[in-house]
Amino acid sequence: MAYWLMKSEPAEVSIDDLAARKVVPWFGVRNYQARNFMRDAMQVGDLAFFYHSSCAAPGIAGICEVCAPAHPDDTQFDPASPYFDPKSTPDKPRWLCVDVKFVQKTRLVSLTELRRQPALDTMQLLQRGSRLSITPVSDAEWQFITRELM
DNA sequence: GCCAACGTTGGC
DNA sequence: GCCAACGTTGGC
Repeated sequence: MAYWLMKSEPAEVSIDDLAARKVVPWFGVRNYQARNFMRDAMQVGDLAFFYHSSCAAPGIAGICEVCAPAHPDDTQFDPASPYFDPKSTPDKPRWLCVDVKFVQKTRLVSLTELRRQPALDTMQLLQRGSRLSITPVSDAEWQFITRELM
């Protein structure tokens, strides 16, 4: 079992949206590293911090669980979607997504608060220039955040 | 809106 | 395969 951090713009899918919908496909990832995490490393049952990005109050807003393995991301085939990829075809899909289900909403653990913790110095999210939308979280980082900051 | 950092594209 | 130009991310 592994831990992850997954960024979502709350204007698109917030933790409240996930709570209401219960399960959502993690559509819209258009970065190969993040895609490969979903395809090669994520397992059903893995837990992830649900992170609000590109918003007024960036930070961890809840916890979700991977509930379906990687499958083609439908939005790549939809010309009306901002995630449309004309170079991808249904028989050879380029972009994949896992499904995640709601586990719980937490208090908002802000990015500045995360940065303040020496215990989280090596967390991938907090590294200089880091902008991957899916990053691994170590056991120690997960335990620290859930026990000390939530 | 700015801009640093990083990723992708495409000509050569 | 190199690398300049361009695009994107995402915090501020």
